[in-house]
Amino acid sequence: MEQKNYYITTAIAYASRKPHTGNTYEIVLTDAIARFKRFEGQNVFFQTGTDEHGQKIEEIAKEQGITPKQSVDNVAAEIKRLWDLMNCSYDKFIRTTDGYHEKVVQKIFKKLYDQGDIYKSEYEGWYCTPCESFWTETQLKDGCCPDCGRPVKKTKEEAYFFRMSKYQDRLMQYIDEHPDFIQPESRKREMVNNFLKPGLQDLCVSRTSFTWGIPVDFDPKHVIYVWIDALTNYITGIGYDPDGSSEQFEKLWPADAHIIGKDILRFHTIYWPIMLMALDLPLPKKIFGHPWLLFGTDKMSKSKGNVLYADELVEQFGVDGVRYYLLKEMPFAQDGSITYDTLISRYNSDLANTLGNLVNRTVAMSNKYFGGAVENKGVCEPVDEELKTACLDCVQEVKRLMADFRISDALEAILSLARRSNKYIDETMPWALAKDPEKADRLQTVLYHLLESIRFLAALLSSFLPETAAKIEDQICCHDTALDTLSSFGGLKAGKVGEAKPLFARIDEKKFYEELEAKQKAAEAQKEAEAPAGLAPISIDLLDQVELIAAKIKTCEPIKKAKKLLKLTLDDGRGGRQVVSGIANYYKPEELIGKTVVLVANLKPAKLCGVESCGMILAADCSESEIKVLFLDDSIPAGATIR
RNA sequence: CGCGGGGUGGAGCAGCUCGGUAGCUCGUCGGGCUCAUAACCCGAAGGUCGUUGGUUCAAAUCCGGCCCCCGCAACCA
Repeated sequence: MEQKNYYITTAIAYASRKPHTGNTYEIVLTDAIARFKRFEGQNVFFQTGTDEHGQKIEEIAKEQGITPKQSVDNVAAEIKRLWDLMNCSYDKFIRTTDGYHEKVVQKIFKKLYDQGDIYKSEYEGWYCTPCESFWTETQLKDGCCPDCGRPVKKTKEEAYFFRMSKYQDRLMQYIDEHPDFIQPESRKREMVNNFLKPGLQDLCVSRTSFTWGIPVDFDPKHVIYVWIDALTNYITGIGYDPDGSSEQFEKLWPADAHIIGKDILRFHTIYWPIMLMALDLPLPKKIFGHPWLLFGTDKMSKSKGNVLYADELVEQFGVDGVRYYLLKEMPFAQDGSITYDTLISRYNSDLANTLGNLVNRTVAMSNKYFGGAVENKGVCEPVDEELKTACLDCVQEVKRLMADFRISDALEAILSLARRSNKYIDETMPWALAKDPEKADRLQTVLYHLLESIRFLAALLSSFLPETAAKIEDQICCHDTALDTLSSFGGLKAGKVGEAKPLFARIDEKKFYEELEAKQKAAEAQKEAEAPAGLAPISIDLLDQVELIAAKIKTCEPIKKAKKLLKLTLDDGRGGRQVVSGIANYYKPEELIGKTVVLVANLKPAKLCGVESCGMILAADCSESEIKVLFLDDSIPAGATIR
């Protein structure tokens, strides 16, 4: 029988810094799917990698005083290290700075240009110098940069464009005819309604404003912008070439699934398919936009710390502890969050208590009663049937759920089997059987059934918690855990089980937090030692350049469209002025009227959300979520100089 | 009216497409057991399914209004 190919990818991570949590979740999620497909007997090719070009990386390298290539080498190594730490079974790690990738990208660009899908034009727009961004007429706000509110100037930049609109109808039709193309379903509507229906604009696919990228070989002052550079990794990585692709490419393309974050769904469901259409290649079968994992919630107190990193967590919970949390606790189509509390709770109750303890007590009993040698004596009772059915049903259930990438539900199904097995121990009471020598065969049968159900558990868990699955297999001395050995109950061959070793040590919550606090204090202390608090000393002349005066708040009102801003009019003792302040979350307008405050009087005016602000009132950052305005004694007259 | 997501027992979620006993995990309380990692098993308490109208024999589920929360965007002069 010919093996079915299954090509799956993550998005490539931007190599500007240590990967954030979303990427870690993504790779683990994809790894679980890839492993499961292999488990089902498919010939899986799993690709991940890094996106290493762009202006931002150029800037970061400059700051660090190294070349962009050195910078991305560092970050790519760090990313790879983290992926390996998470035990991810990727087959290929592509970097967009790889020579073959760069070469093929150039060929693709040329091909699209030659066939008229890419054309050279001018990007006529409004340029904001500080932001280094172009804006179209309609994007401007009150004639100013929508990003920073500063004035813009009309500029022309030569650029290459991709004719998106040409393929728009074909894409619409494709999406209609392939309901599984964009997943989850809700995201499909978002894409179609927000981007496709209003009509696509041609996409700017080159830049001249930076140089760290793949040059357009027939027009070297242009660099190929992220779209064609990054998205094509999915085909260059497996050997696509406009002049003749590799055998591997013919075998693997179209990809079965691109697993990506919900934030880049637009690029993958619109730009990427259109590029493929232009290249006359079939489209990927599924684009899966996973939700975000939010590290920390507002419930997490500052003392417990609010930012968590994956590799740090591995130190505390082990690779499978972290993998389990990521896979189990993430809702299907909704952002999930993580806290130490939930992490500890899941770890203790699911991994240590339910699963770990089941294996431990079963293996311990096998050793205790039969010196580890347990075989099926065939002395069955009606309760046994339920356990058998539970095992066989669980396999089908997990297969069914995994077909839809319902990872969390699949793990829940597996945990349910572990709970059912624990229940079986209570139902059969092996310790009672052990007291009656005549029931030795029954006892042995019971333990055999338990070991067999544990074999099922190990097999089913192997895609999600590979390390743990291997440990379990070692303990029950059975490495016969392929999917097809799970078609019937009783496949476990007689043997001698190993020593009972706890799989997961329970975590003492109180102790955990004490250690955590100590660790954080140490880290803070170190940070302070390295970089003393505060800014470098300045001379008094600098202070003279800041004009501080007392001012009375005359009126105060919220600014529509802005959540954090209040518009204040002040009596500054010299005719009054208007100031915008980002304190709407901390003060009600009426609380402020009549108060005397400190005003920075000679600050350059600026526009915030389109509202003019002349100066700034002083406030103290009391904590991350609390700001207090400095109020003065009301007997101080408006306009009084402060020094 | 910027875009999007969500409000289900103390916590986190499922159920909503295709209306008809509100389900799961954790937590709490009570009981059981002792093989095991103070674990495991059983039972119980606890929910006006955000609010308000409507459709219907029947609404968590369909339709309308409203309130609240969270992302993005904007933005902390």
